[in-house]
Amino acid sequence: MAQGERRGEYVTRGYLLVKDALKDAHGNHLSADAILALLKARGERVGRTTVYRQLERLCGEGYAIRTETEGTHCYSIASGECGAHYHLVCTVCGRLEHLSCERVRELFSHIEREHSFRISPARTALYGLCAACTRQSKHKEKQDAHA
Amino acid sequence: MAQGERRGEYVTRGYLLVKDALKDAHGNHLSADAILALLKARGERVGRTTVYRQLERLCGEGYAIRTETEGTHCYSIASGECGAHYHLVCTVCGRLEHLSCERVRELFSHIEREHSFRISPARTALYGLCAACTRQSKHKEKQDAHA
DNA sequence: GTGAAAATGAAACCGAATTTCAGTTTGAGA
DNA sequence: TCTCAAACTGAAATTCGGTTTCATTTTCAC
Repeated sequence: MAQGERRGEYVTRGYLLVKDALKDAHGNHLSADAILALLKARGERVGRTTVYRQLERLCGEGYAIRTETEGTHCYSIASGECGAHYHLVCTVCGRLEHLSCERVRELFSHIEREHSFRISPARTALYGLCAACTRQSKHKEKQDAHA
Repeated sequence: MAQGERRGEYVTRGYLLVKDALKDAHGNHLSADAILALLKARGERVGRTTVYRQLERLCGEGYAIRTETEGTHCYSIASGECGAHYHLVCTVCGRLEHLSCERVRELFSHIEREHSFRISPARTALYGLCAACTRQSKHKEKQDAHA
């Protein structure tokens, strides 16, 4: 694959495999390696490279969406409703939550207008403490106070 | 260093070295390896492990702040004014910008109140297109339209 | 069919970060 | 001040997500 490449022209086994895996996940976020593992578990003969390349292609086609996560990227199908949600990642338990909130949209367009920076919601995850882990850390604080 | 470790008890050379490097950066964001390189350039004898460990320790002590960046983490001193700014990372040129905007604060506290998720501004970077790269991509669009 | 362009995948590689572990430093207590 | 266990160090090996390389296979326009 030299410089002036023109990829994504053939409909191949790898392409369909990755596309289907993503479709089957119904909007859930999967890492590239998770998809690879899933396909291998199904007995498919695919390589790591192919999965990465087809994910990249599907993102380019607008079929998939890539999200930054702690350390990795995650991919999900770009279903219509997905445009309207944001991602919360808990820094303690690592869980990824979806957030649908008009005010996030508003803030992002404010930042675009007033601060000249166009935020990409798909690539932006908000990190912090989820409800469960907040409860747990408060609980622990109390215990520590006792000790 | 077994399970029940109790780190961060000794004031050591490594500790002071990393702390000073961070202080000298005056709020600029440095990657762990940048700090390592900086110290080695100064002729200090330090290992990668120590730098990583002391950065972790300094974050725990509240002296340093860790920010997610594309692919890496960056560390900066947790000076008072730093609490009030947010991070914008351009997905094209990779540059990190600071954003001081009361409305971000408001949104984050809204999310905490109404969606039970406490966002950590220090660990959250907003990804998207900076002003310069937006201009450039528009320019390119025009060129492509011509071709 | 045929053949050039595109896709594949095993393996090697990369950079960031973590783990391991033998040796060194630290500092509380004798 | 000396002692010694706990803490720290750092070189090296390892892990992990991801990319590159390249000989081979697949695709599809002709």
